[in-house]
Parts: sequence; C-alpha cells; structure tokens
Amino acid sequence: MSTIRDVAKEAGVSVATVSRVLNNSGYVNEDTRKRVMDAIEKLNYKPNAVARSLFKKQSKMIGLIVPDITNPFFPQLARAVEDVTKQAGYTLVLCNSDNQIDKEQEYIEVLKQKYIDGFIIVTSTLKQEHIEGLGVPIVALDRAIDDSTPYVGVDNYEGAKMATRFLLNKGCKKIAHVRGSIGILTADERCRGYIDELQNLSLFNPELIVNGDFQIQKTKQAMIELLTIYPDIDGVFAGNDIMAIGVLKAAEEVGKKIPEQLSVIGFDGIALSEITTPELTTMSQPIYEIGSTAAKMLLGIIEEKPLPKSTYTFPVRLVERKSTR
Amino acid sequence: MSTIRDVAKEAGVSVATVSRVLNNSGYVNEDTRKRVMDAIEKLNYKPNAVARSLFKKQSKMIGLIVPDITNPFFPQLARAVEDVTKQAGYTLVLCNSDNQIDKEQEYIEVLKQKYIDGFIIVTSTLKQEHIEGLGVPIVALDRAIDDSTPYVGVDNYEGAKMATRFLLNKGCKKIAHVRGSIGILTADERCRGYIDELQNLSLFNPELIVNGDFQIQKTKQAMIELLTIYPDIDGVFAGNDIMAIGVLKAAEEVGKKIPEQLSVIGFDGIALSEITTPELTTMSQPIYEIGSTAAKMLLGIIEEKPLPKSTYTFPVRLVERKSTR
DNA sequence: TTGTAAGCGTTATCAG
DNA sequence: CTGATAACGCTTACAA
Repeated sequence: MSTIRDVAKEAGVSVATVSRVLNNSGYVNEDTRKRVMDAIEKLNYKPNAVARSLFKKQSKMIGLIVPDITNPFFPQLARAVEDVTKQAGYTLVLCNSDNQIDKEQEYIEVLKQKYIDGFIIVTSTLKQEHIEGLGVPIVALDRAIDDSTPYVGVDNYEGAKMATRFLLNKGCKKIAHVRGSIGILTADERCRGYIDELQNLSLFNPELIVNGDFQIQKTKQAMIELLTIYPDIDGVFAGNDIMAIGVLKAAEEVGKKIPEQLSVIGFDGIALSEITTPELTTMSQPIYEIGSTAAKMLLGIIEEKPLPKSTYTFPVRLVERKSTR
Repeated sequence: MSTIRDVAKEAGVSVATVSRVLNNSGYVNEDTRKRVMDAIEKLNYKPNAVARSLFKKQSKMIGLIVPDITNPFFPQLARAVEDVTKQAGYTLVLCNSDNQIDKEQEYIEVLKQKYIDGFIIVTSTLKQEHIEGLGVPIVALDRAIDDSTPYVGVDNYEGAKMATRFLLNKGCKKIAHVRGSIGILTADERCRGYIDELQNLSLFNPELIVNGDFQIQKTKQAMIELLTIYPDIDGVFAGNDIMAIGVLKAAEEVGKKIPEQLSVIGFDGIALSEITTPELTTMSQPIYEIGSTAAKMLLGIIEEKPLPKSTYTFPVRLVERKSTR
C-alpha cells in the first residue's frame, strides 16, 4: 500500500499538492495535476480512509439499529437504507438490539468511538433523555422517539382504523384483534386504532383482544383459545402479517374456513403475505420507501442540507387478497 | 470528548502511562493505575477507535457481503455472524452485492481503505484470482471460492441426492427439478445431485428440469407449463424453499393436490418453510450454525489462532412436513 | 516504573 | 500555484 507521500515523491511535488488534487480543493496547475494523477495511477494509490477520518472526525459510515434483522420486516428496510447510503459513498453498519436498551446504547457508544456519522434507529426503548446531547444525528425509523427527533414511518393508528372498518364493511359482526407486544409503539397505536373504530359503534369488547407478541406460535395458541371461547368471531385484525399467519394456522387447527367463516387482515405488507394460502389481505406499508426516505433524511442532516420536513408519515394502503371475503 | 492527553493531565502522568493502563501492557504501578482509572472515570473518557486504527492498521470491523439481505436465507446468516462478531468486540458492515462482481470488488476496496479486519463472503463470481494477494482474510460462506480459501457450508450435492431419494422412496415415479440460477454454485451442485441420483436408476429425463432462478413467480410459471406438458409428474425437488413455494402455487393453479397428487420437497429450511399451507418438507441447513462457524473461523484467522480445519461442510437434514405424502 | 518522542496517513493553514 | 508543517488521538520503542 502506498501513501500520499509516495505519490508526492513519484510526482515530484509535496503531499499538500497531492491532497489538493485528491480533494480538488484549492488551485493546482493543470500540468502538475496531471503529473499527480499519473503517479496515483502508477502506484495504484488509494487514500487511507482511517487517516482521513481521524483528521475530519467523520467516518463515512452510518449505523442502522434494528431489533432483529431476522424479522422479515427489517431486511427490506435495511436494503433500502443500504442502497441510498452506499450510493452516497457511505458504509452501513448493522446492529441488532433485540429491543434491549443496553444493546442500543452499547452500539451507539462503540460507533461513536469510530466517528460514525449518524444513526437510523428502530427503537421502542430509547427516549429523548438517552439521545440528547449525543452529538451524532439520529433519525427514528418506524417508531417515533420524540417530537424533536426526525422520524419516518406510517400512520399506524389510521391504518388500524381502516383495517377494522374494512372488516366491518365486509359484514363482520364480531371482530377480534391480535396485538403486538405491549410497549412497542406501533403495536400500541394499531391496537388503539382498532379500539377507537369499534368504540364509536359500541361494538368494542376488551375480551376480544389477545397479545400475540409478534410471534406466530404464540398467536396461534392465543387464537385457538379465543376462537374456542367465542366461536362466533368472524373477523380478525392482526397487528402485523406474522401474527396474521398465526391466525391462519389457528383457524386451520379449529377447522374454520378462511375467508368463508373468518376474515383476517394483517399489517405491513411484507413479502410473506403473498405466499400464504390463502394469500393475506393486509394494510401495506411502503417499506422500501420508508427506509430510503429515512436514509436520505439522515444524509441530508449529516451534510447539513436544509431539511424540508422533520417527519414523514406515509399512508398505509389496503391490499385486498384472499383472506377476507 | 476528552482525549488521552486530558486524562494524562488529570492524573498527573504521561500519555504513555495512560495508554499502558488502557491496554494493560507493560508495567504500571498499582497506585498510578488507580489514579489513571479515576481520571478516566471522572472525565468519562473513551478511547478514540479511529486513532487506534490508524496506528494498528486494524479496525475491529468485519465485512459481510451477501447477494441480497432481502432474500430470507441471509438474515439468519447475518444474525449469526453479527452475534459472534459483536461478542468478540467487532462491528459488522453489511454489503449487498446483487451477485455482481463489481459491487463485491467495490465493497472490498472501500473497506480495505478503512482497515477492515476481514470478510465473510457469499459469492458465485469471485474467484481465486480476484482475492489472492488481498491482504485481508476472507472466509467463503455458503459457496466455496477455491480450495485454498476457508469455507463453511453444507453438502449440497449429497443433500440433493437425499431429497431425490426420499421422493423415490415415497413412491414417486416421475420427479421434476426446479433449479436455481445457472452459475450459482449451490444451484449447480443441487441439480447435479438430482441428476446423479436418477441417472443411476435410468430415470433421468432432462426435460424435467426447469430453471426457477430462485424466484417464486418465475418458478410458478415454469411449473405450470411443465405440469401441463407432463401431467403425470408426481414429485418435485425444488432447489430451495422459495422455489418450492412457487411449485405450491403452480400446483394450486393447475388444480393438483399436494401431497396427494404431487409431493414437493424444498431445500434450506428457512423459517418460511413452516408457514406455507401445506407446510413444506425440506432439506434443512443449520443456517445459524453455519453463520456462526464462519464468523468464529474468521476471527480465529484474524487473531492468528491455529485453524483446526479450513473447511466445514455441514450435513443437511431432512425435515418431513406436509408437502410430501 | 515512567516519560519523551516518533510515527500512523491525512488535511488545512499559512507563507512564499 | 505550491510547499512546510502542525494537527487529528493513539501506541510503542527507547531512554531515563
């Protein structure tokens, strides 16, 4: 590996001049520029990013913290983020937090020591107090942190209302809800939307809500029980597509036909929702767009461009497939 | 942010001493060590990883290059790799190559400039010539590169033979194969296993192989055609679980009952294989173990521990579910 | 046992 | 337009 010094020597100039052509900053004579370029070429010189980082206090890296990349919602987000950051010359560091605040904080600490340029975080545990005075830009993805930190996500509340209303319009009389883990913002909001939509019509019954914790098996068990106690349930709004699959499994187990006897609608619109039998009706999020928007936003902040908006709330779209009649 | 110099001043010692306690290298008096520790505590000092990198020519980062994190096989691998590297104090950089050699090479180049400590790569395009003299350790994951570079994966050939044999044992008389993209090592090996198993019994007919390119839709179309031409096909070995799902969809479309009229077996054992209806019989890989083994291996190389083995070929395990009779 | 000082490879300031 | 040179924050000979 050759250094800037080698290039300078080869070209017969000073390192300062080489640096100038490298960053094309300041004046440099066209001839000498050529000589430098030739030397760079000849030595196959690549600038050392670490040395550059040390001086500039920035690393051209951004950190993405998600609960668990294994959850099918996140790879699409990660891909979107990686696409736009790579495009802009940044490198993506992947972090799995398992929804644990200490892991989140550890990642942040470690990466700050590497002069990370910014974070995109999906978190339910980090609050304003944890990130104020951080000194590194953050954008919250999927779940808002507080009003003062930039955020990109969807309108979970409205989406949940739409889903519930859709079931109502389909003629469902008794609609249950499998909610995601308590304390996860998106799960809470979706549950609230479901409740509010039914409460208006005095159709709400708290017994019809079960907790699926975003897991297939747990949802399946809970739904089997629920469907046994209330065999007249004719619609289920699941807090996400994973849990909707659990509902499908439960229905199969207790011998309920979908969609004839039971309509189920999910939330997220992950790729999985198209491969079930029957294919899942769901409230679809523009996942890739959300991820890429968050990434563009973060890059904007890092590069100190003026931010047009500090919050993007995308609408959610009903995709009607085969699990609702 | 305070520097080592601040700590030194605070503790009334030289920076060298602080560095010594930081890395506990060399001798340092117990009292002065305590003074230094107190100063570190008081100033909440964190060493700057970039400066350290510059000197040591290593970054405590490892790069994971996969074709596309959005493909459900890779998140589990990524998770495993992240778990073990994080545990060892390393940070994971995620790279999506889309199977394009130029992207792979670009990532390698960029990360080398950051003193990346090693790579774990899933590639079908990188050959020995591209990586020799790289100067950074590599381990090949899922797909071998050449005999001289460490590799972790499964025995695709044997797995494919097992899958085919299983179908045979179930009484299938006419077994088709949907293969993955040509040129992808795993797809080629699995196809070869299928062919060899049947050829022994002179049951092989090249017309029964179609290319699904690892995609659901493409597989579905191809299988619909194939099932129309050869309605007596009674078994399908799909090159991976994704394509097996395509087969399921095709069967539904042409009105073939699974498993009564058609048995299908997949490969990989990704989480998805449990959520289809019927649930998929598949040749399951120990995905997490493969990922973690590759990561441990790479760390071993980086830390110059003697390598017990330079190749790990895990066996693949038949998981019988509902898509085969 | 501790301190001094020379790097590590860049960038940017300031003269010239 | 170009060149010295002082940082950036840390580690490690080498001295003391």
